[in-house]
Amino acid sequence: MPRMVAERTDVLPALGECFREHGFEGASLALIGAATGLGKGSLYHFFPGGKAEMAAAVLAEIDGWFEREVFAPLKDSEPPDAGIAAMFEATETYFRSGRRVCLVGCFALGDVRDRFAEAVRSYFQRWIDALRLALQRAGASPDEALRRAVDVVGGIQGAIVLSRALDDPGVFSGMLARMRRDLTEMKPSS
Amino acid sequence: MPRMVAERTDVLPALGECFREHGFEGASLALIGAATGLGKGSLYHFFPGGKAEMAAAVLAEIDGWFEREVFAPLKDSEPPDAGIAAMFEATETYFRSGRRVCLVGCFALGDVRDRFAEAVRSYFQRWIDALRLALQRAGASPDEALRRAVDVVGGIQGAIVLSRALDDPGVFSGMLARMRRDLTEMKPSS
DNA sequence: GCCCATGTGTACCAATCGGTACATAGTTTT
DNA sequence: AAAACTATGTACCGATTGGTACACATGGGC
Repeated sequence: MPRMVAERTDVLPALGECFREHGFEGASLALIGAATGLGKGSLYHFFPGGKAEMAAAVLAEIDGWFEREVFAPLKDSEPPDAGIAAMFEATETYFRSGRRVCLVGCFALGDVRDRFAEAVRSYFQRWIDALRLALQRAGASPDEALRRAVDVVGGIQGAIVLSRALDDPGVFSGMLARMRRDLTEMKPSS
Repeated sequence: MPRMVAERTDVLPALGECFREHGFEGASLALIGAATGLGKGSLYHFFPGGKAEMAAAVLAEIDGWFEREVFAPLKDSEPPDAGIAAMFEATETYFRSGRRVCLVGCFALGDVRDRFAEAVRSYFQRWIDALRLALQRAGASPDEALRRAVDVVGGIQGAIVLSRALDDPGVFSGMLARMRRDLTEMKPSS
């Protein structure tokens, strides 16, 4: 039996997938152990705070990924349309055309929302802000940029719900493509 | 101690609220008992199939409510805009400006989706179909009506997620108002 | 009065829950 | 090589889980 030495960051992806599939309450330590390949000993060694700390660590990792791959490009890319395009592509890939659930969105719907309220709020607020800034840089007025940013960030969450409900990834991709088109057609029309 | 005789349909609202707040796995029999005021004896008398049957009954009640209050008006109201207006008003009220979660949408995100797949699929499919027909009757082309119906039904789900995440009912109401305006402005523009 | 349907509360069940304690094994450090 | 630290497996804990069994209480029909 080879000894498999792990690090905290190594297990975060499997941990996240487990929470995504089963939710916070549904992800029992047995399921988490099976998903990560780690026993309770290791789990509580890495996360002394138990499930709550595991979930917080996963949220932080997701947050960092989006900050790096989505929010920052939205704020910095020149021209701004490049950042917007990158956002839609990253989103399509990350959520696997709606087959993969948004853990932050799931937490927002459940009663765990209160426990991770700040992380959940910050994630969506910063996404909206980043997109809003990109749209303003692309020529939209401040309040039009805000409205469109809210609609798109919300629309992505709805696309996940709907495509999973209908069991049709095409619904997700279709909705995203339409939102993307609406955003890029913004300049000529407005 | 007065004897309180209940009926199966009487407990469905409280049952639904309990599932909404805690999810399927999170709603323990203890919580369900507290929410309904019923002991296990009564609960298993009304729902011999246990939690699964309770959830199925709640889904059926929700389905019936939407069929009656939303889908049917969408299909029958004359002019069609009246049905669409009724849909937005019923939705705003039912979801309490995003403070109340959509149980069907929640189930779609979790691993319970497979267990109630047909109920979940049918609910959203019929909502989309009803709205699509109303839009066609209002003059939209078949494929434009379908696209808009998908975007609106999905958008409502996203509005719930986002407004709960940001803890701001105004986000829900704002998104719905914008979708409604887009739909009613459809005729003059298109 | 009695009987039987329908509800209801309670005791109980095995299984699982999240979490703790601790001995041990492997790896670094000294 | 000894010591110290990190990682891991296992045994165990009380509490809670969904579910069952059953006694009993209430009601209407006769």
